[in-house]
Amino acid sequence: MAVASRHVATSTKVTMNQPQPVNPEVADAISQLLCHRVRDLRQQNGWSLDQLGTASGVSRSMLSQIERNEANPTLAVTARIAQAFGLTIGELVEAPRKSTGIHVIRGDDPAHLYRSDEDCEIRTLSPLPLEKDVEFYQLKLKPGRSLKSDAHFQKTREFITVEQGKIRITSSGETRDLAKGDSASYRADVPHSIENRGKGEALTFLVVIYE
Amino acid sequence: MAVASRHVATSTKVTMNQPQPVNPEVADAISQLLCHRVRDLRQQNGWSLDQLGTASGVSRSMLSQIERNEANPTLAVTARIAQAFGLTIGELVEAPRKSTGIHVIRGDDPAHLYRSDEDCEIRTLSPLPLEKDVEFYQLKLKPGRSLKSDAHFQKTREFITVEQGKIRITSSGETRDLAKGDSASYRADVPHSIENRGKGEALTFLVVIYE
DNA sequence: ACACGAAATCCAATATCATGGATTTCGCGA
DNA sequence: TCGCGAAATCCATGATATTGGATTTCGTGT
Repeated sequence: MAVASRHVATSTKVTMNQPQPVNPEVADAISQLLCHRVRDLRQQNGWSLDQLGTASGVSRSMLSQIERNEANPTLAVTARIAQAFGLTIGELVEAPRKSTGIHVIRGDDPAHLYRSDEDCEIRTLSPLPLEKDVEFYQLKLKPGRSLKSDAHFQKTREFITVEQGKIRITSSGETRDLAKGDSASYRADVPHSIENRGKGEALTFLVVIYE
Repeated sequence: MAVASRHVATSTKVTMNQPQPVNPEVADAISQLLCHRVRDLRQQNGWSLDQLGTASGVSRSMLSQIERNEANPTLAVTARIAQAFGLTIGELVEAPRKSTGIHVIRGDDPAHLYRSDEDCEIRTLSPLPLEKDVEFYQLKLKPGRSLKSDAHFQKTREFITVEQGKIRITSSGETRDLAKGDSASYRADVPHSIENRGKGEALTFLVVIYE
């Protein structure tokens, strides 16, 4: 289960025959972000360069150079700095996503009715456009119908909970039956499906997690 | 809204007065992982060192050294390699989390009844222990009651959907009312609350996302 | 077995990272 | 304003990253 844009985008990334030239500005942007990030984190914690240096095993001079964007650290140095802040390298070097206020989606908003056909009705419960790392859906399956999905990007997971009816989850050739109140988590980076095994409509809430 | 273990753990990371010495084995582990990762990805894509080198702007020699764990690349070089594979640095250098099979949580499993008191009932819908980046809950609020939460780790977000009743969301001093079928997303790295504004019990499903 | 082209590794040179000690700057109290 | 200690930056040096061309290895076809 995923929205088309995510699926298409990831297929493009993985299956191309030829590698595509990288955008040289990205590495520059990362350096620019890192210098501010290290300085901000250090100041938020109230640490001097000396303290951070002692903890991370990176010289004060190097830390100073990084904060002034005067040096490009190796991965090992970056890892030690990240660790001293209790972060992973990804958490240290990647741009934080901004979130502003409360974003409301009304139950009758037609823009969030992603799909409505003889099999099922899917409503998106998280904000559009769906280009984030976590997606939230309401899925209603008609009796005897199912929703089948191909494998998605590596490490994609799903959480599902059943609010009404009975369903069967299949993932990695494994199958489980769920009733009202039951939940499940499973891999979605392999073919998987959700099937209505009850007599009436099944109502579920589905969380798709891309890593 | 968060489970105590996550809250405590993140507070420890951010608010300590003194930085703690890093574990030197982490940087070694990253190098060890990176060399296999670059080789695997390159071979999966069917690219030669020359092709990857042309795309990434990193020399064949350097790529070869990285794959043999004979060099420790700078962040800029790492960024260019990651980008050529269509990944972020984090995605390239961090160990993928393994997910095995379908993990089922039954609706009547007492281990997942996180809280049940005069205010509300909370059930965890994602697997225990709750040390992952995304958590899923069912939250039932009694009439006139609310659930108040302190700010959590930076960049924490929440998605919520209302299956029954009326609620009011407050985050960043902002307030929104939701009815059945409505959803919302908002920051949880600031004080926030969920309040039942209807006459009967409110039933919601809540996704907590830690970045 | 040999020939050939592609792919990977070696090699030497240059550039840059990373360091520890020296020097300068900063912030605060008297 | 001055003095002082802490914090940040400068400096020279050694180590390592990074490169492009040369050489070796590999895989395949005849």
